Amino acid sequence: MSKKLKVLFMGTPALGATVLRRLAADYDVVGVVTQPDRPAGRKNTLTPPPVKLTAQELGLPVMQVETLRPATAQAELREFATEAEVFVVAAFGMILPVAVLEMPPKRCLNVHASVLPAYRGASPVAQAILDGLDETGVTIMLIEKALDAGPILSQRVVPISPEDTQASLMDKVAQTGADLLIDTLSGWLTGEITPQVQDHSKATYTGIIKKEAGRIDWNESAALIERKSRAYDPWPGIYTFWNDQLLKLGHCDVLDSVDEKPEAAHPGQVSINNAGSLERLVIATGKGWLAPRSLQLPGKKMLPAAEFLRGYRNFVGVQLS
RNA sequence: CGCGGAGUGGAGCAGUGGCAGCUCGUCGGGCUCAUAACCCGAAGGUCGUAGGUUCGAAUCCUGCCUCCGCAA
Repeated sequence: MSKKLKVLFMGTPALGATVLRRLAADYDVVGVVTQPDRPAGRKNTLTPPPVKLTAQELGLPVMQVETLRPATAQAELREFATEAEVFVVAAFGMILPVAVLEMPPKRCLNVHASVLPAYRGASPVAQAILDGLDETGVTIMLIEKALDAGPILSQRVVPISPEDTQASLMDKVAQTGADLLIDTLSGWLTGEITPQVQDHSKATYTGIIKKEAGRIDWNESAALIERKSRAYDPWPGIYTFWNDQLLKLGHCDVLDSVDEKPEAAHPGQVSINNAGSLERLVIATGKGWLAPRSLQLPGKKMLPAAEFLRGYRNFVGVQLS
């Protein structure tokens, strides 16, 4: 390969960083656009997004923007991306104005973490886990004005294991997406790949996850709460309240057969299950029993259920809300 | 200076000025067809760290280290 294609990359979180790393190995990344450093962490220290860190590690020029809407920002981008023939976008976190979409001769490609047209939007990976799917995937497509609605260049399926969390699945999707991007890019540039228009009638959408989504409703089924525990890991996590105190739950198991009669407990009531000779902390739900593997109170560490019980022996029998 | 919690035997917690405790685990013994159950006994802690106050500090004050919740 005598002449490498010049690419501009746009992205922000870990998924973007993975794709960028892979992209930079095979192509000439002339620049990286990402969001500004944000106050984060315990002391609100200014923290660079993962993509920026990766770009710096690779020695690539970085441009950080809050928004691309103003003409000044677009002018700056045009300057920054002057040599780029194609833009690759992966989890950038903002919608690109049409003026930006028209900049690169070979258009803007997007790496999206679902098999489009299903799960357009901000949280496809979490939603796939929430819905209990056994597989999801990744799509490379052209960006058009409408959200995640551009013509598809290629897709690849990613299996979901029963233990997958948002974090672990995101990682798999990122790896697959990065590989697929590389496999797709050359075909797109040579014209071997013809974009396929999406069947918009089958589109479904996912929204931005809010903190409140992690609040446990004990009237829901244990199966759904368990899926939430994985879909919302690492953020926002699932939580409930014990005496007005925030109580986080770690990964959970669903117990179908429990000694104790379900009618003996209200949803949200804590109990101990001795079935199977192993003592197990269980919580009643609207349907079935939820057995958290670990729990955490504010200021404390996440503790395995057994250790949690040692310290808080009055926990059994309480009503969570 | 964004707000706040916590560091106590191997684990988790209680103890807020006067003998360092609880549950679990560990070790030894007993009971038992048997056991992660039960009974008896034992070991194991300079109370994160450096100073200060006090007749006396795990406990009050100050600095530092580490861990964590909220917010973002």
